[in-house]
Amino acid sequence: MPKSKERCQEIREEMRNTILQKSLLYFAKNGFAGTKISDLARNIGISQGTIYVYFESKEELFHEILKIADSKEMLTKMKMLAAMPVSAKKKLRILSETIWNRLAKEETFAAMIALSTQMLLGQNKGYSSEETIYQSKIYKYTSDIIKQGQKEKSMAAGSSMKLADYYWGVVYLYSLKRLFTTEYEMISVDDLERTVLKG
Amino acid sequence: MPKSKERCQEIREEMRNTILQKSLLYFAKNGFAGTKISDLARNIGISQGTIYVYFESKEELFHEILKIADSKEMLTKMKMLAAMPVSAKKKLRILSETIWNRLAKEETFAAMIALSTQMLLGQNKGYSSEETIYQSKIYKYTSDIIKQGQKEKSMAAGSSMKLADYYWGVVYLYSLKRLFTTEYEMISVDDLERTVLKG
Amino acid sequence: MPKSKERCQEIREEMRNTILQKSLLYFAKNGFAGTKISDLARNIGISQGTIYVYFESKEELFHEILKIADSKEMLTKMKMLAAMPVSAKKKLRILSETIWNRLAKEETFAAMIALSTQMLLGQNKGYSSEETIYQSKIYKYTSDIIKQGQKEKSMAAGSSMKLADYYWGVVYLYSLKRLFTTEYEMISVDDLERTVLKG
Amino acid sequence: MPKSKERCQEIREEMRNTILQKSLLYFAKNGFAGTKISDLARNIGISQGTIYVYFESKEELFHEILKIADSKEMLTKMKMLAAMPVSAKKKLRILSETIWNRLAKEETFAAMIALSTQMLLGQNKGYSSEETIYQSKIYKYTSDIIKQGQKEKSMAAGSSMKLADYYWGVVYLYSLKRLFTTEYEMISVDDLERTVLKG
DNA sequence: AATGAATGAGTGTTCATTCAT
DNA sequence: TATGAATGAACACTCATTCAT
Repeated sequence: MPKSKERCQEIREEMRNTILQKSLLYFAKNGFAGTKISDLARNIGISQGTIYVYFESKEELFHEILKIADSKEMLTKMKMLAAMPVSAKKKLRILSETIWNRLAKEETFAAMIALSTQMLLGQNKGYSSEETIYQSKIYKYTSDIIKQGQKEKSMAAGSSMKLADYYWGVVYLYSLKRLFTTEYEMISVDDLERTVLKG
Repeated sequence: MPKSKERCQEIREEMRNTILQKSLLYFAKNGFAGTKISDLARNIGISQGTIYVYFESKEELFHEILKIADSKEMLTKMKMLAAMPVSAKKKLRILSETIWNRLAKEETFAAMIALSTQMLLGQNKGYSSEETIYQSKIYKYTSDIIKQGQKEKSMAAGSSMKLADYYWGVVYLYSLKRLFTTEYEMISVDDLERTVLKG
Repeated sequence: MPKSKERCQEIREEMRNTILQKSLLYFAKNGFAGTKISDLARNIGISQGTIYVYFESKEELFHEILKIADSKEMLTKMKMLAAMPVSAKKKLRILSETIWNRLAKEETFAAMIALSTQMLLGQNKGYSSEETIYQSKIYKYTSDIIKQGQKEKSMAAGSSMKLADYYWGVVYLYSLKRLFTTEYEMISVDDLERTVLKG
Repeated sequence: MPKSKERCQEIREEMRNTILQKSLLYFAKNGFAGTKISDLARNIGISQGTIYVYFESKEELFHEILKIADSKEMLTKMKMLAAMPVSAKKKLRILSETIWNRLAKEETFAAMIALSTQMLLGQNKGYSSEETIYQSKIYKYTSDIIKQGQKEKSMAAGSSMKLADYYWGVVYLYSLKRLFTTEYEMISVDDLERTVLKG
């Protein structure tokens, strides 16, 4: 007798997510070219074949991971944050604390930041993504907050887009630290905010 | 032909340097795993075989590149700078301007920063380098300057090593920008200094 | 439930036959190497696992199919036909009409001819069959009929075995047409007989 | 110093042809699915990698082989033959003798016939060839000769296209014999002609 | 008995490296 | 010395087979 259809679906969904989560970390740490399917499978604790049950190719797997990394969730939060009726300084504090908390708790978050920033930069080439849209929209909302801050005289002068880019660059930096170094004196929220705040 | 021998040596040296320079950029942009000897050779404009005339293996070539990237020259300058009888703020300005100028002018410098920071982080794995010593010494001298600055009340409080790391992280960030994006609104010296300066 | 056991057996037998019939066609069309168990299962409308409930391996399944293809039934008919007290021309007509009728009606017959001829030839290698005995015995009886025909001056001169081989070759040819082309102007009994009949 | 450009080109051309010739035979004997690149390479006497120096993939190699098999050369000859101012019977004799001679001498010719007929039939699926054009044009010219023969009362009645198809079917049959059986009583030109000639 | 997810040996393909020229 | 064709070990991917349900 066949397994129940629902249970099957469930199992598939679970395995697919396991592969995605673990691969996200693995790709973030090793890059696309540096990731061997054999190593990845061993790392996940499954056989190579299983990966191909769920994904067409290494490239498709990577692509699906990027979709997760470039999460709409973050974008939605940013949109709401930018629209809140509070001071830019307050917004920046909320954003920075959120990031700081997630970076501290979730390695996965660090991996997402690392991967999507690398894609935005153009590292990890050869994989026609053209889809790092959310990330750059996030920059846009950050730039909006900075503009508000500049009007309120709380933030550093200069191109708000450049400053937003700078801010997220620092986030990227600490994501790398989180991923690659075992013991690390964690950046403080103050350090992060100093990138854009006026002295 | 008494002259030919020297001339020969000279030509060898030239070719070796060409390969090193071009490879530095290529590896910095594509990573170790992402760099194929065939692509690299085409990029340099020579045949694959020629690379093996000058270097034993892809790994040795990479190793030689790291030696350049982790240059003693920078270290010496830093040592001198740290020992100069001027204020920490002044030292920071000199350092930042030097970096800023080189980043603007030399793509090679950006590649050097990118590669050695990646090695320090632990990206580009699998290559028993254990030799990114100079780089971390540079961090040490930077940290010394920051300590001085903290005494002089010009620099942000907190672990001076963490701040040094932060400062160079931002330099790394802009090296990546320099390498990967064609048109980029360059970081200003002020932005760079803000990482460690008190408001 | 005294009846269920027999019924069970019956159902098993039915499924086994379904698999055999469908696989016969599939293997005949795609060859052994060209047949994937996954495709075959989808084609039959069952799961891959089910095939392994009834057959030990792809190879065993193929073997069982060959047993069907190399049917004793045809052999028995040929034996009787060869021994009948009529003219060779008449025998040839009976044989040709039988073949013609079955080819027109049963795709399965075409598949059987195709597979056993391929095995006889040596296509579909790698399968230690050594059992295409019936088929070659059929050739023998055909050759006997041709010999009789040569005595009766109704059939073409030359090696009777070669002519028998030729005759069945043409049958093979039209089996292929039957299997692979959708609309086909069917060979006539006359065409088929012309291979061995005197002008 | 580099190899001379011309010599290089020459070597490449030679190797490419060797691979094509040997692969033609190998694919004809084993089919597309039944051919492993590893076996093929061993059979040719080169490494697997070398095949990929000359061809993008197994599929492309197969495609190139089909181009050879579906040779324009044969087509041209057929066109000329069909247009000759002689009797259809004479034309058929010339054609049959040419085929008979080539089949006897060149295994390669047998392989070409075998492969292109299989492609025309639809065996060796999955390889979107859509290019067995020449072959079917050859059938057309043969059918023209048969039509002429029917007018001259030398050839069997019925659809000339069907008879042409039949004629080439027999050629295919003997190509298979040539490829797969070591000792074979070769078909005679008479046997071949009997497919279409009136008694 | 039937299923289909999981497996790993086997196959196709790539790429660092060698070597005859 | 420089070349690029040839190599084979390593990698991506497939598919016959197994097994828990």
